[in-house]
Amino acid sequence: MSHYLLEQNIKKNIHLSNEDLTTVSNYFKPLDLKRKEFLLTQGSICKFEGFVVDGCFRVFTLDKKGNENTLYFAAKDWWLMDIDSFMNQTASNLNIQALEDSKVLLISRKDKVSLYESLPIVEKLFRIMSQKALVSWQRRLIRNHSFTAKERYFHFIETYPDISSKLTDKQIAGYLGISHEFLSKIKKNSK
Amino acid sequence: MSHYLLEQNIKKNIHLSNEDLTTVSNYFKPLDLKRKEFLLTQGSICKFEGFVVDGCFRVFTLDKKGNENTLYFAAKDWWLMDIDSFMNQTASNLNIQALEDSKVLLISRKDKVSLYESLPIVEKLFRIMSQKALVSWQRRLIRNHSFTAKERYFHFIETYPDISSKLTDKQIAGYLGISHEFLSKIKKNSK
DNA sequence: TAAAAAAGTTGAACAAGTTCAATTGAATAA
DNA sequence: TTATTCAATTGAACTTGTTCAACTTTTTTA
Repeated sequence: MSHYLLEQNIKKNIHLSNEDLTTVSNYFKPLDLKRKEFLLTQGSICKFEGFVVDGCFRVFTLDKKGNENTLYFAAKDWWLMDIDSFMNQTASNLNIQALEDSKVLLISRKDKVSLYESLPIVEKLFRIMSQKALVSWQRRLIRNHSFTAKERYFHFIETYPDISSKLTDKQIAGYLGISHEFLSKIKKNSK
Repeated sequence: MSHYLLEQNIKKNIHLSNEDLTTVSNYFKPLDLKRKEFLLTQGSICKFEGFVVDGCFRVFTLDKKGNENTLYFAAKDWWLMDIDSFMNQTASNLNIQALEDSKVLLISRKDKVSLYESLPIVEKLFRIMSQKALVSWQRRLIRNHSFTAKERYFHFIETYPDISSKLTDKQIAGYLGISHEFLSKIKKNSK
């Protein structure tokens, strides 16, 4: 059952009784996406928070120059949303696209609000999750400033071998913030 | 009284009764720092979370090449800590230095844990604060990838005129992730 | 207030990364 | 299965940003 993975993920962050765990888990509804389908597109408002049960997603924005700037990838056991649009209920700048046939569990914004109210320990859960995410974003910024593109590339493929093996070089380049031509040159002169 | 600003800041995030607000606020202890003094240095463990009541701080890391990489600045009404070291109780990679004579309110890690336990709504407070911070970090990454150094510079000084006017160009360059010589050239050819 | 230290400027040479265009290779859809 | 589309590679010319060194200006400290 797809909720099992979600429950295990939650347990990594916080201790919950089985009853509470089931309550939380039941708020999440499964959704299947085909390869290349979008869970969210730029301009719309993000009304869900998601957890990836299977497959892989790319969260990216298209800037003025037409570059696809990838904020992050989310594979199995990762969370997924546009937190900016979700919190502020403003038009999203992000696209969330399935890179392969995928399955997610979604909780709607409304349901999340009721969940916070009915089960206050969920506040703690998302407080901890958000703080962990914050740590990753800060680390990534430091890497972006202090590593060269080549160092960032190898850090990425070594840290996330499972995810990076599913990605094209173009997608990886979009995550690293470099052109795919330059990534190709990095790979060439590293052999 | 210096706790007033903290209480106002908390109220921006969440509604609390005056009683609860006072309870939270009382956990925070004032500390004065002279210009150039450090609140945290690389290698030590961050045991506090801080709120700036007056003055200004720079949160930076010294990388292998000897570059001072600035994660963020925190002026009056901003929060301050190494969340990575604080959460994981591992050696910090960050230095937190006062840029001018400053006053902070600090809550110790121990006190924060008891506060979470005695007043569960504090979970919600920090959940919201963390999520807002997350939004800022994501936006900053997108800017770093899609803006040139020149665009990032003007975005910074226009968005944070109060903070940037207190900073040297060297410090701003460290925040933007560029050399201070290049920042000088950007300013020259923008006149 | 003088001396010292730090910040800012400038130029020249260099390195990192982009852009464009052409070509090849791989995956996908009809 | 073939045509088509998309990904990857390469080179050349270019732009962005770095490094180093010398110098000026401002700020700090004794």
